[in-house]
Amino acid sequence: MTMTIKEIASLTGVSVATVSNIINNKGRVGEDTRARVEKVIREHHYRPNSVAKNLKTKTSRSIGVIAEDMTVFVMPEIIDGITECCEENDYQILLVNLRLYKKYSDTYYKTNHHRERVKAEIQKLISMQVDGIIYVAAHERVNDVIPKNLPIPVVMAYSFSNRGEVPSIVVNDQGGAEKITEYLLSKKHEKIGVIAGKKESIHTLSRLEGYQRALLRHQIFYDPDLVVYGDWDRQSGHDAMENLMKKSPTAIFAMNDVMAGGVYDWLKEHEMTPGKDVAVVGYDDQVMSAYENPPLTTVGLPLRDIGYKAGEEIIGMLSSGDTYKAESRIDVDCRLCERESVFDYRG
Amino acid sequence: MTMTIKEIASLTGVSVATVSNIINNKGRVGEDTRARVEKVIREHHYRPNSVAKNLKTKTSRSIGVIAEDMTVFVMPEIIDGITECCEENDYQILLVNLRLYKKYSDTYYKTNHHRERVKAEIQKLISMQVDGIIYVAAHERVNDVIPKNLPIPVVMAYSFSNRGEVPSIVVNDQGGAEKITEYLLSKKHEKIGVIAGKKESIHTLSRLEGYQRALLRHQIFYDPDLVVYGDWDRQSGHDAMENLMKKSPTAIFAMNDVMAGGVYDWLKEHEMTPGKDVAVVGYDDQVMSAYENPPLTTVGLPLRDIGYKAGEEIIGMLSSGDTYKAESRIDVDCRLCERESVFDYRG
DNA sequence: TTGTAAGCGTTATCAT
DNA sequence: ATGATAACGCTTACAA
Repeated sequence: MTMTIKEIASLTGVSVATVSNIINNKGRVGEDTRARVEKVIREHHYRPNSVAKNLKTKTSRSIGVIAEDMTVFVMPEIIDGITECCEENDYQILLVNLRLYKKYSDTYYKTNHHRERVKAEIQKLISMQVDGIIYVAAHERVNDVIPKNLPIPVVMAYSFSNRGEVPSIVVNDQGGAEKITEYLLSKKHEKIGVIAGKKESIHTLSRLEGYQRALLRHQIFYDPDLVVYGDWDRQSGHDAMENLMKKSPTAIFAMNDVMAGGVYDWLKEHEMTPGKDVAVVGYDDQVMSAYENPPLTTVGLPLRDIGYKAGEEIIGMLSSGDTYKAESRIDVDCRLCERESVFDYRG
Repeated sequence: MTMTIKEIASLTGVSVATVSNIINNKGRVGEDTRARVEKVIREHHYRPNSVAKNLKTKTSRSIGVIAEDMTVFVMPEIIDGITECCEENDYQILLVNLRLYKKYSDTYYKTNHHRERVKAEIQKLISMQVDGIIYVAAHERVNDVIPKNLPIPVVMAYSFSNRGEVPSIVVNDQGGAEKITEYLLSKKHEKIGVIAGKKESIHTLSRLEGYQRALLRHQIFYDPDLVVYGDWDRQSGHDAMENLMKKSPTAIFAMNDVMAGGVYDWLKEHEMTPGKDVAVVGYDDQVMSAYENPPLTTVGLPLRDIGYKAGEEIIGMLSSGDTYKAESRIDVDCRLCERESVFDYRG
């Protein structure tokens, strides 16, 4: 069907070794033969069979990407980042889509069934000779699905691995919250109500810390009554406002865009306009936040950067072998998405 | 590092041929030896090296997926569908993300640069021994990037290939428009204004046809003044209303959800409430449509089905070789997403 | 500078 | 029922 190196060799009257050397610019080759061989290669559109090459070299320049669920909003950007990095370094991607949300609803990470599945997929990838694996989680959490003692490096994106040899690439959530609080502060808002996420969430915790740090830096007293907990839903954002507004904050920091939408709802119901009577900011930079009225100022998750960094990390581990000292955890900074839901407060 | 078939063979005192036979249930093998060998395989967690296997069998049970841009909203679902089908049939996926939007803005498909790129990527995939290729476009159009005379089958998802040997899996756009118009008709709306997309768009054309067919079936006169062209933007949906409302339609069919958002805007500006004073429906089922107020009734693109069908098609071509007669074009039906923006009209 | 040949881990053919 | 052995297409000592 397609050509082999042997055919090229006989076509040009040289040995396969020479052809191989020419293809990979190795060894000493005469200018004339090189030219002759390259010409034939070009004319016949010859491409080395990489399967044979991989078998011989025991490397595939490919990395396995295991995505917990393709359809969760964080995935495309993360994978885009991974592919960008891999493209730059000439690595291929073998994609595995676990489809966890579809299969086990959203409690999958509590079941054991899926651990077995991950283990099996990793084995399969290893048998395909991938050089390394990136596991991409659908949401941040402590994630211990990666089996121990794997013969190839693994990095975890968007979750915390609980082991040092598996580096974690995660969002600098505290930094993000600090950044947006700083922003509010810079607009002279000092009484900032916060609608937090679920109490047990890792995000809620770090974002709260970030909020507090910003206040601290500006020597503003932290008032616990100014924070109300929601459950990430729009409705809960709406409902939280009832209590929150009793303290008459001039700005609201909702810990995700969806709840910020609920804040908009409440405000409009009460004849107030967001970004004018009360400043409101969200978190995540979900698509709809740009379509809200007014467009929501929020903090953008560094999704693509996480993917890119994950790629860098694994390729780093690969290219320098043991000498490469992987960070066990990398926090990637968020960016501020300034839109129109915040005004300058003049007390 | 990891085990080979040879080691298993010597460990059990049989030949590699027998081990291979056992692994693939081929040939005659004694019950006892089989048991013995399988035990050793299990104990040592042996997994055959698939690179070696692929080299030998000249097949990889993997298909290359070339995505024009991972971050376009249609991609995740389409790829999810592909992966689902591939998983069921035990195929692996090699993902290539062209990142076309990122690289060449949104006019990439007019340049030639990207055709070369596609060609190169296809060659690379072929050299990796993929059995087939699915090309996933970021938006529907006539797409002729696939080179001729490829040694493996290709299918095009979400675009029309211009050649018979490359089957196209596309949205049944006409059917979708017909379906939603039928729905409006069933709610007794007969004067249905439409905000079309750009005039030259393939979507605009087919959706208009669907609209007309539904009217025809109900013997309702098609009034060209009832259709105004927008450019898919929210603003254009808003602006179109100015003229459209002069004809006092009881329902508006916007050809995408974004423009339907513009319709909402216009209505609210004029103290009318969508779904109460005027029915409005969109198209695409973008995420935000569920968050509009009231939630927008729209037609859902069969994205995941397109991916799944593309998988089926390529696997069909693969498994039955030449005997498989591929359809050159498959139209996948949309589904109606009934929400709250339509009311029963009582003239 | 170029060629010979071994070997990567499988499968498959043909003996035994 | 099992075993030798030749491929698959490449890279890489080592020899010439």
